[in-house]
Order: sequence, then structure tokens, then C-alpha cells
Amino acid sequence: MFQETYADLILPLPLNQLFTYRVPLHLIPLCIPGKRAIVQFGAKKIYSAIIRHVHHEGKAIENLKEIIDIMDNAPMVLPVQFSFWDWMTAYYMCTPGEVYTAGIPAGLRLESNTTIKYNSGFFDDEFSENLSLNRNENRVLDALKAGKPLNLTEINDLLGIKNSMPIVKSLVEKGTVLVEEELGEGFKYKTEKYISLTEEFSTDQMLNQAFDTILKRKPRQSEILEAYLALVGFEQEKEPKPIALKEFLLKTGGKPASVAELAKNGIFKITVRNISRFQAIAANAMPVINPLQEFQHEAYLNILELFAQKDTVLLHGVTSSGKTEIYIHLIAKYISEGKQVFYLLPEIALTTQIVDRLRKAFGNRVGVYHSKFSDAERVETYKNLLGFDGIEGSSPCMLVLGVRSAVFLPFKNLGLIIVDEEHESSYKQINPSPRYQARDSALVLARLTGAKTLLGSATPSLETYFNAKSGKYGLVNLTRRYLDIAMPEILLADVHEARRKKQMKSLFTPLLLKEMEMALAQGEQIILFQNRRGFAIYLECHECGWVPRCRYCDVSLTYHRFADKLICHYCGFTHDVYKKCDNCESTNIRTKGFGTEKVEDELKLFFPKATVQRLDLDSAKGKHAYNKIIGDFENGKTHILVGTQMVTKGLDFENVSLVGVLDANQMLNFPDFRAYERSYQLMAQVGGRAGRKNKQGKVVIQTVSPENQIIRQILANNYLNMFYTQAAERRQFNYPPYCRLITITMKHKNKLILDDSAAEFAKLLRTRMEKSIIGPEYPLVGKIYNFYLKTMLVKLEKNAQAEQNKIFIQQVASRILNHEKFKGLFLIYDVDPY
DNA sequence: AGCACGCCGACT
DNA sequence: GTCGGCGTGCTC
Repeated sequence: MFQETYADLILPLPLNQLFTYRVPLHLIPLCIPGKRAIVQFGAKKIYSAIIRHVHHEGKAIENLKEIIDIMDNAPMVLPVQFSFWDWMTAYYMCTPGEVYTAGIPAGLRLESNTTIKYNSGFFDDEFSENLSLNRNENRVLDALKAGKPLNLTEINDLLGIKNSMPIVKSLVEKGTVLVEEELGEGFKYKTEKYISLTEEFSTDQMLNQAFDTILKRKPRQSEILEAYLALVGFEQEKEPKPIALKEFLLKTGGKPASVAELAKNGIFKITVRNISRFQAIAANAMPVINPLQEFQHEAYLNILELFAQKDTVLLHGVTSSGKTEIYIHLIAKYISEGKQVFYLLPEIALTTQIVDRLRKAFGNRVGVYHSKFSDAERVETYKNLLGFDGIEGSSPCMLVLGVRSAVFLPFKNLGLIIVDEEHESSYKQINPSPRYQARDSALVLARLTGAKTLLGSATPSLETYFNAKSGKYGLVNLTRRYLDIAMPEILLADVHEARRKKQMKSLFTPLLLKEMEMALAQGEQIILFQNRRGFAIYLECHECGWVPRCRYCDVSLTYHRFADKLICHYCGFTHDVYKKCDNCESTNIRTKGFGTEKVEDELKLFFPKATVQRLDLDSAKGKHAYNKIIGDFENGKTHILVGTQMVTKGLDFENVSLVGVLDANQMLNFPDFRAYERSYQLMAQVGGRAGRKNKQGKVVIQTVSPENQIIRQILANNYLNMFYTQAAERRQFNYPPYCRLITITMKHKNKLILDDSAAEFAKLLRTRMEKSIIGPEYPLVGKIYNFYLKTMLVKLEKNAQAEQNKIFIQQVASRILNHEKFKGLFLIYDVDPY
């Protein structure tokens, strides 16, 4: 009996369901889970969707649409990845489509775009009199007649209205324009032309004949042919060797026209090959793996021993203990056993420094997956791992260095995952959904693939260290520094006291100034750390205290000197700098607070001869800006580097003798249960940048509370002490690692409805999770983009059935969302918030 | 997320 | 009247 075939597909949309399509007969043999299918969704949109299940149970829905086409010869998403996707969807309370969007590079996700173009078959002379076009319709038509096709957004911009659909529709009805649905181009191979002898002319005999006849009076072509034969080393009866045209012309100085002539005469064959977008490492580059020092070797053996019993090991090694060297030896071991290694690291730590080091050790087998790479490059890496990148002679990378999103790569033979700087908060994706923790996700990936995981950090997160202490993870300590470089000396500068004695010079204490002068005098470099978070510059009226605020959000606007504008950090709203107070008309308006920009300015006053550079999100925006700043500092062009968190990340500089923390309290006072842990981590990491082979470095911490617990622990370089005191607090107040958190953010345009729905939501949740629900409360910023916000914190007991609880939350949520009274309510889940 | 549809206030 | 904003519902 004939059975209709159906496929459940994942569409790249935030919809909490799969969609069933009919599989037409001719596509049935090709329809395999993991491949992409092209389908129409809704009235016009066309997407590439992932085939999740193929089956014969037709839904009760009439008129199921058919799959238009199936794109791939083999699955793009492997069975293990589907397990991983399913886990992520359930754990982070997101939709399959969101995981698809996050996990597959954009070049592999096709989506149609609506374009509107002038109907050239339409003759306006004949009809224009009968057409009554209004002003907007005329403007659109004129623009289309004069220029290229436009999309809807462009027409919206052109007219300055939000929805130009009705206008386009009217124009279509009048026959003046055409609407086309175009599928995006997606990934394209980078190609290169190659030349070789045609088969016909692949023998001595034929070549001689060619020289004597066809090329007799063609000296240019003869030269080219001779040059080719000399270059490739012609051998009788052997396959003719192709050579890249570009390379050939460069080496021989020949003209492309002569080559073309030879091809026309049937002697040369020109082929087009797909080539890699990544620069090849010279074939003769010998792998360099430095031997380990004895204490490092011990740790290495220790890790391997623990891997025999545990799936996860934490390598807790002080800064400059040479963790990377140990990683390299582990990678070499796994690769030699034919296993792939995935090296996960934070965005900012993935620098040329580390890539070069690993390339030196592992040559061409290293793949890099970074957000600064173009999408085409990411597609290439993705396909390379699948084993069909279409590039001759390439094989799947054995080592992949990647950032957060690399956890989605299709490893086929994974043996080891290394998570470097494991404590880094940037492993957590905040927006958009899925709000996943890449370190935690990597652990799940390891479990699913049977790989081992090594977590590495000088300042492990409380969660990880807790797991190591409890025996869930193996623990290896590295307490010595490479070449026994001394730990830096840490000095406290009491800002409070300096203020009292009127000794503060702008942002600097006398101690920090003195140390800076000394370092500069000896030709040494300085890093200054100022975490601007929550402390940006804003304007204030000195007469009445008025502060400019965002029109849409409940926050004050911050001043950006670079753009000379006031900007809302939440919605991006910008406003010109106020010259006059909006409240009292006074012109006495000043800036308050300080960030890295201000520090940079002040430094120029105090140290006019020193070169100062700034490293933060603003200054490192461009593709190469970051590398330039780091490079300048590395080779000594810059004397003082001022930066935010970015300066703390895994960079090693030879000549830095002094690190200054400008305001430790700003971090300590941040309203978050992780503020102390973070402050410790940041200060320990940035402090670790100080010190050189033969000289002890210095760290100066400016603070108003020198007796603060964390400051004391930093001073004593006592991570363990920090761990125990912080863990005790977490236990007392029931925070991770003693429980799991979920924050639920509710959004509505109407404040009253928001309050009502939030109260109702909390009430329903409390029926089953009485003690676990905190709030709802207004967050620090109570209104963003004209939406009022309320948050609720869910604390799940460590051993509670987390999955059951999440399902319960979602059930309650759908009741609330479907409630007539609460229309227009949005919910955002953040599981394990950071 | 798009996109269609329908309601409603504010202009020519 | 009609234009354009905005809320609501649906997508195999």
C-alpha cells in the first residue's frame, strides 16, 4: 500500500514547534534527517529548514505544503548534534529554531528576501493618464525607475514611514511594479584558476610537435610553455601537473593573454578549483612543541591519570604557570591517537598570539572559528569538519580553536575539549536566545560524544571549583610559575586617606603616580585597569541636579566623547549634548563620573611624554583595531595601556612591570551576587600581567576600603580563602553553586497589565514552588524601549527535578500568555543567568 | 520573526 | 474620506 511520506522540519524562527511538510515522491530517497530542505512558510517566505524526522504519520492538518527541494548530499547536522540541540532547547527554555539559528552559520541558512522592482513591461506613456498615483506611490515608482530594486525596509526609509506595504500593494495592483521573492545566495566557494597540459599534449612527442608547428612563430607562447614545463618538472606518462595561474604568472612574469592563447590552441587546460579562505601554512613549517618543565609534566601526567576515572578535570594554575604548554602536549597526544580536539576560549582571548602558537605546533590541521571571521570562513570550517568542504586535498581539522558558538560545530571524532579561562563570564550568551553557557554546553557535548573535558583557569568560577572539591571533577593544581617568575607585589593605595590629606591628583593616588613615574623612567610598560561598567560619564545640571534621560528607557544617558553624543546603553537612543538644562534653563551643565576615556585624557596631562592607548569595546571596534592596539603595546610603541576587562584576558606582555587598578570599589559594589567573585578574578587576572623573567612586577590597587575581604584576599593571593568565604555566603543565602537560578523577565507596554500578569504568574508558580520564587520586582532599569519590565527569580534546589520544574514553568507561562486579560505580554527566560 | 488584516485616530 | 500606526493572530 502506498504511504505518504512526511518530514518534521526545524525552521529558523523563534517558534516552539516543528512544522510538518509532505515529501514529494521524487525527493523521498533524498529526505534524510539533518539535511536542509527548502520550503515555503506562510504566504511568501522561503527558508532552508532542517529535516528533523521523516515519517508516515500525516497530521490532521489539511493541505500540508510540499518540500520544494532538498539541498544537501549528506546531513549538515549530525545525530549527536541533534541530541545536543534537544538538550539545549529543553535546558535553556528556548525553541529549536533559535538553536538552529545560533548553531548554523548564516551562509548555510537561506532565507528569501522580498524585493520590489519596476515593471519594465509597463509603458507609462500609454497608461499614466489613467493612473492616479498619490505622492508616496509616485516617489516609490520614481526611485525604482531610476535605480536598482529595493526591499521593503529601503522603501520604508525612502518614505519615512513604518509600513510601506499598502503602497507597494497598490502599485502592484496597478501593474507598475513587480514583487519578487529571492532566495539569498548563501555560501559561495572561493575559487582559483589552475593551468595544466591537456591530455592530448601530455607526451614528449606531442609537445615537440607543438613547438615545431603551432608555436613556431609564437615566441611568447613558447616561452610560457617552456616556463611551465620547467616549473612543474614535466615527466612523460605522468598526470600533467596543474599550477595556480596566479602563482605561475607571478613566478614567470608571463602575460595572461599568452596563457589564454595556449589554452585556445588546445595545449593548456584551464580548470577552476575551490580553494580555502584560510591562509595555508608553508608546507615546510616544522611543528614546534616545546618540552615541558618538570612541574608541568607532572601536571600533564596527573591530568591523564584523572581522565581515566573522571570525564572532567579542572586545571587550576596560577597566571604564567604555562597552562598553554600543557594544553599543547595534551592536544598532541589526542591528535596522535586520531582524535579531534576542540579548544574553547573567550572571544577576547582568541588572539593572533594564541593562534600563532598553536599553528606553530600543529600546522595546517588547526581550524579557527571566530566571530571576526567572515561568515564564508565559518561555513568553510563547518563543512571542513563534516568532511565535504569541496576543497581538493583538505581533510577535517584535528584541532579547532573556537569561541562560544563553536560548540555547535559538527565534530565527528571528538576526543578532548579544552575550556580555557573557564571562569570567563563571556561564555554566557545574553542575547539573543538561546542564552547558553558555552562552558556548560561543552561539558554536555563531551558527554554526548564521549570526549574528555579539561577546564583551565587561574581563578576558577565558584561553580567549577565547587565541583572539583566535591569530587565530581578531577583537580590538578599548578602553583609554580613558568621559569619561577615571582608573583607580583601588591600594593594598596588608600583613596579615602589620600582624599582626606588632599593628596589625590585627579584620579590618581600619590603611590600610583610615583610607581608610574618609576616604571616609565626605567623604560617599562604600564597597564591601567578601569572597569567602566555601571560608571559611565553622564551630564548633570549643577544648578538643579537634572540629568538627561532616555526617552524610551528608565536610565540616564551616557556621554561618549568620541561621537560627542549622549547614548542610551540599553536601546541605543542618541541625543545631542545638552547646552542648556531642560529643567531650569541653566547653562551650567557638567560631566560626572569617569571611564577609560577620561583616564586616557588625564594621563596625557600627567605624563605628556608617554604614549597612551586605550583598549575597550569602543576603541577595539574595527576588525583590526584590537590587534593594532595589542601589537603597538607588544612592540613597545605604547607605554601605557588603559583598558576595561579586555586588558585582563590571557595576554602576555614581556615588558609590563606595573599594573594599576584605578577603582576597585566600583567592581566590589556592583549589585550582583557574583560581584565579589568577579572582582577577585578580574584583579587577580590583571595583576598577573605584571612581572617579567628577571624582575618582580608590581600591582597598585586604588580603593576606599583597604580592609575589604576581597582586597585582603587579593593581597594574600589566596584563591582558596576567597573560595571558602564566598561559598559560605552562597550557601547561607542560597545562591549557586548551592542552587540553580532562572530569571524570568516579563515585558508589557502597559504597566498595570504587567503588574497584574506578573502577580498572577508568581501566584500560579508558587502553588508548586512555594519557596523557590523571588519577586516579581522591578529591575534596575524598569523600562526599556517603551516596554515596562518586571523580573522574577526562580531558585531550583540542586537535586530537584530541574526538567520537571522547567516544564511546569512553561505550562504556567502558556496559561498566562493565553489569558485574555494579558494580551501583549512577552516572557524571556534566562537559565543560569550571569 | 514576518506578514496580513482590521481597527482607529488625525489629517487633507 | 484616506493615510498610517498599532494590536492581534497565524504560520505545516
